[in-house]
Amino acid sequence: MASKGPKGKTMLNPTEFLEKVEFRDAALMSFVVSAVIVPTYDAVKHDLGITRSEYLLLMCLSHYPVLTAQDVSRLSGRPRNSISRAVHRMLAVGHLARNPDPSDARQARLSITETGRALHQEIAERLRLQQEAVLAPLNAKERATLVTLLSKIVSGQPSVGSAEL
Amino acid sequence: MASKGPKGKTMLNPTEFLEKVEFRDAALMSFVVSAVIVPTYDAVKHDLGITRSEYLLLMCLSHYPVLTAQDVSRLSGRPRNSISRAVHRMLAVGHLARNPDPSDARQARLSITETGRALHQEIAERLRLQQEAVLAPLNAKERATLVTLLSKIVSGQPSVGSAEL
DNA sequence: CCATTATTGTTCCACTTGGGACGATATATG
DNA sequence: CATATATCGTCCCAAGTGGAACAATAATGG
Repeated sequence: MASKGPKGKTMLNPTEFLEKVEFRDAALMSFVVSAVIVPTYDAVKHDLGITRSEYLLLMCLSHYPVLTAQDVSRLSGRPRNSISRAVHRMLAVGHLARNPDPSDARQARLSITETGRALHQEIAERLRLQQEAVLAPLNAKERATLVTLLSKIVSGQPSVGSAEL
Repeated sequence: MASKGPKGKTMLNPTEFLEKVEFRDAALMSFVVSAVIVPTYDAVKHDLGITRSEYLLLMCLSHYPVLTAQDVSRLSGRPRNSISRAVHRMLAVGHLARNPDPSDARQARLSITETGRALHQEIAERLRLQQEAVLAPLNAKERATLVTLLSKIVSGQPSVGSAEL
């Protein structure tokens, strides 16, 4: 229920608004995702000077030894020019290496450096910790059930999109 | 597992990438949210010429009879200047009405018009339909469990944020 | 009652974003 | 083999975004 503040003015609460939304289930999920990602990226940007696109690049390269910019674009769902910009910035600060592909002069082989990997691990740990804080209201069994359901949804999608991490 | 394409090149699949992410649970949820929201907003923008900020404004006003721009800002989590812009555009096309607040000359009382409400319902229905399509892999019981778990997470948050709808 | 502080809505502006076009290279097709 | 088509990375530019400052008004407090 909307509670009343001083002067009888209705106090607005974003969380109770969620319950009213026509697509409530997606809205609830969006709230949870935002609670994990938004404050963490704000802090990462402030503390480490790394943007979301740049981190996505580092994250992709941390899980695959060599990728092209196009690969990163497809994995992350970001347009190629955003990836291109991120590559240049991360090259400039030494977080990744770029080598021409001998078998195809159009593309370049990107790989992460040690400093880049360390940075990724720092950021991933922050995201993981914030995730644990947000999901704390669930016990282990509930958490497992949630993941099972989410995996079922994801693997049941006909056309493959990408997450907005 | 990553399958191989022609030339033995590894085919990258965004969904299997999700499983590798350090904050997998949030990543899975983000994927599901994106699958609902992104294609729908793209279609809404294309078909109806309404942006996300503008729709958020209409949605807030559809659930509360009268709000100030500041209220909408707090409910939606968007900055005030974005709301201000959206208000002007929606006023221009007649989707909302603005009246000065007699008890406080700083703020204006916003309310939605009939055409605005109709537009909201059209958009909300699209989002709801897309939500149903994405969540189709779950049966009724699983769906109910998911909502229960999500609600538990949301109501268990200490500080209130807002969703990125 | 006057001075200080807070709030609302707006404007300005620096920055980010992504679509589209481009040159270079690779592949497909006649 | 020659031509057409596709792909990769980059650049340009229009559009969108949010922080900060601002004028007007309200609340607070000496």
